Amino acid sequence: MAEFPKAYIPKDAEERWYPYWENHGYFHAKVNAKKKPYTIVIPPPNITGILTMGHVLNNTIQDVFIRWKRMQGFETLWMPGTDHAGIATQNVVEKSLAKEGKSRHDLGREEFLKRVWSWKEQYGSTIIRQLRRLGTSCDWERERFTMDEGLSAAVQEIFIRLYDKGLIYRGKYIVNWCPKDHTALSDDEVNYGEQNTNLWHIKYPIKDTKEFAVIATTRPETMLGDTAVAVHPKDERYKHLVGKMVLLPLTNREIPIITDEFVDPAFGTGMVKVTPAHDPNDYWVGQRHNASMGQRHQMPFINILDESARLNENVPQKYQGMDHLEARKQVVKDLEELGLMLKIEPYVNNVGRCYRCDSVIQPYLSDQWFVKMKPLAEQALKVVEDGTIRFYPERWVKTYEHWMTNIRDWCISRQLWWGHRIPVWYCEGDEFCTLECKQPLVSKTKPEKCPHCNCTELRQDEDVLDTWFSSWLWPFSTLGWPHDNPDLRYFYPTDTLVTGPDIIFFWVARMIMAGLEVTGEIPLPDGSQRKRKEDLVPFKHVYFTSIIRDVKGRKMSKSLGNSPDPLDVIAEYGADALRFTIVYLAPLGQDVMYSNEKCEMGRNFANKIWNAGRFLLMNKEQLKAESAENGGQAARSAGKPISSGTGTISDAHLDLADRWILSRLHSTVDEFNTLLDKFEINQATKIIYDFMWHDFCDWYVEMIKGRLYGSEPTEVKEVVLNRALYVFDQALRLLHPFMPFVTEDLWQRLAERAEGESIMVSDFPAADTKRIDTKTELEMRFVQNTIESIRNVRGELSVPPSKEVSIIIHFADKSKAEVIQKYRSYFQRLARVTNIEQLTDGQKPKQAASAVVEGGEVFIPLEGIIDLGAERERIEKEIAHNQKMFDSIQGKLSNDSFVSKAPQAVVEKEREKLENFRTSLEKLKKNLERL
RNA sequence: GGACGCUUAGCUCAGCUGGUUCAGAGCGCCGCCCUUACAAGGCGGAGGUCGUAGGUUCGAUCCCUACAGCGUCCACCA
Repeated sequence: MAEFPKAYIPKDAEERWYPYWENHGYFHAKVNAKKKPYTIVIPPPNITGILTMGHVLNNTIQDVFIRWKRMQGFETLWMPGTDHAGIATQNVVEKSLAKEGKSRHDLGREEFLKRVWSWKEQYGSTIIRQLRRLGTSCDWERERFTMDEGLSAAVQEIFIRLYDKGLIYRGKYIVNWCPKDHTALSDDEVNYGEQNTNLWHIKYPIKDTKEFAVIATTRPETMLGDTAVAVHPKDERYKHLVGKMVLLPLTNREIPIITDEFVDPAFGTGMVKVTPAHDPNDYWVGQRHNASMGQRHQMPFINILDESARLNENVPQKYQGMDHLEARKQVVKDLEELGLMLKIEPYVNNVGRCYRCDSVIQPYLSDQWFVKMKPLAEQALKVVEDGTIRFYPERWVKTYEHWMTNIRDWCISRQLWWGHRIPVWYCEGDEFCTLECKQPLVSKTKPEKCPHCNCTELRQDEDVLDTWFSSWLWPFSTLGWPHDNPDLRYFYPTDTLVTGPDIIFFWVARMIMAGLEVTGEIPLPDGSQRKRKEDLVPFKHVYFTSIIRDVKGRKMSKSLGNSPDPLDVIAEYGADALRFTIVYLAPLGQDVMYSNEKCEMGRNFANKIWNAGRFLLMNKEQLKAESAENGGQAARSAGKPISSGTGTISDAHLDLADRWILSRLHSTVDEFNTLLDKFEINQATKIIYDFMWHDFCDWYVEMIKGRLYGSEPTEVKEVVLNRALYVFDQALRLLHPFMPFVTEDLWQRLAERAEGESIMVSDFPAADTKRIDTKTELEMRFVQNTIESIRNVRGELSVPPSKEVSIIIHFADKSKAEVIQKYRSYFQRLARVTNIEQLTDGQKPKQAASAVVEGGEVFIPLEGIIDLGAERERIEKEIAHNQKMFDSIQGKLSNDSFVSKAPQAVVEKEREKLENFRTSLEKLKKNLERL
């Protein structure tokens, strides 16, 4: 026999089979009109990323679906790739530049981008290499990158189309501005933290009255940009002031008192200064105000800061050029001198800081590009609500709905260098230009001249697009969109998206919008037009994975350093163990507390399977040798490889154990497929685990040992063994999507395999419901229970395994006694019972331990060894338990309303149970007495 | 502040749309075993009034309400 160590060595299988699969092209998908496609696109990991436990879970789940469907005969495409991750990547490169004492500005844009690209070439596929170690069956030949040529073309294409449709526009927007880096930050790039500061209460004189409007602020200097004072519309205290003008101190401006719902009357004085250019709330107040007021009452947005947060020309001369903190001191001082500072109280507030340089970010009004989301969101909302796209777990639909109905426009420009440059050009004007031409020109390439004024001095927009602006096209841009091609027609839409719920808005929602927006133009494989919603949506099912936490319940993150390196885990436990364990631990929609030791479960399981295979193959060798001695036919049948198709097996010499294991196999297969269809994938791991370990190893294998080691003819043994091999083969296939390596390794050993054969392209088991046999399962259950009862007696009375016993059985139902007699060999092997006698009515065994089982009793004469005290204790325990059940059922049955209102069948069942407990109790009590 | 989720054995968690696989698994623990696949194993055992208080129902771990604790997301902190 080939080398077959006692313990499974994951590394050997992993290094052997991954290249084998890849070299045979099993990961590669091709258009195949005879098969149905099944597609998953990977959520592209950042090129800066390294593999985390989150990735392990996410990609294992995808691989499970992909391998399952592939074996079921689908043409299966798992599209891999990576994301350019604008800011993250730019950061990494900037940091390495900083070590050389340089900034990106020292290099200039072009040179800097060269550096980023070369960084990407060198390190950008780290995570992809790591992913392969997990055993993922991605179609690597198709690997894409969000900034490769095709995807960049797709980005430009959609930008231009949406611009032409009026869905992309340029506008002013409050952004999180880092005054040091001179860039806008997205909300998730801002770190919030508490800071001790003051709350300054300032009095604004109200024109034509003696009153003051008292406002409180944490940033007094921004008052120079105030354009209103706001109160809540229902605030009775200030009703009489609404519409009046306030004299803004330190400036010569008059600003109105207006109303807005957002003001909290309970905070401070209930009056708030409005600085629309320097506060997000105030920005929206200003927007709302201007939208509801006529032209004459438009509120200006006065920007008082420059890019470095210094005060600009829109403030009185004396403050110009000051840093905003310096200006704050000055403003406070000046107000105090004017007697307008009512009070200053200490205050703790949250300030946002740049996640890179930790500078306090400034809300800042700037020119940005936007996508108008409302029109896109409408359809995207509908397809989720009507079930064209289903979420698992479903509850995320609510979150999705909430966001989609309150959606704001998407700011897509980023002040970065690394990313897709915005395909917009501005006319700079030249010495001959007479027009004030500022029209943006949207074009994939630099236009020769401005169509409005004919100037040739054109400058491209400096900004790049948000990283998500390429991600939202991922399900079809990776297939070649906007160019029509057979792959796109065939593999789009994809089937399942597996991702985290944290990016439901950033990514999932936007992919749905983009898919609905553009994929109608892709013909179906037969050339007809794509019209139905289900052909336009980018995926049909979205599986939201669990969040992986550490043992303290903290989210695993790079910054906490609490995420184990999956490669270390793979080295220690094996890829299969990691895959199986993490999926086993992750029920749909629940978080997972993960620690490495938990992988022992997966490792032990892999080892268990390994040894089951080892057992079968050792016997196969043994039988081969045996039949070689005998010569003749037996040799041929034993040497015959078991079927590698769905297979049929001999029904000769079918025993209880055989019928039972086949029944269990088929119901497991049936349940397995149902569970995966419902995305209850951790349930699926549980049933395959139980089948393999408990049904197959603990019972079935133990039960066939009697026949394999017994005196039966070699050919009978061969039939028995071949059947066991068949069941094992089927179980390996079931398990293969979860544990690809150990299952492949064993499957290859089970029979002579031709070059290129693989479990990963073998047929997935199909449930044959005719094999599911409840009668057999009941009979087996009776045998198992009886064996367990005997074991229980032996265990409780500390009868060592080496000690064989005889039993005396007593059954009212003769057929039960017959079953035990018939399968005495099982009792011999599994309960160490040598002799079985029947007790005739009226007889009483002496000095025997006893067990009450379904329909009768089993006595174990233990003269000499029996510890009466222990046995009495054991029976008393049994009695107590039975009595408890008996009482509770009797209570139920003596309740009239239960008997009259509960369904008849339920009542009947309870009565039956009551009788069973009654007879058990009688027997137990009698046996106790006898002692 | 809004939305959602969680609370079951010492630990980590299952339990799919109310009544036999309803009280489960793995780890840990206790006892007996190196029985010729596996000590990464086998057999047996102990451990829980299923967060608290009400309600619906003949019947609640499961459905409803409130509360407590934990957590996630969103908004906000003038």
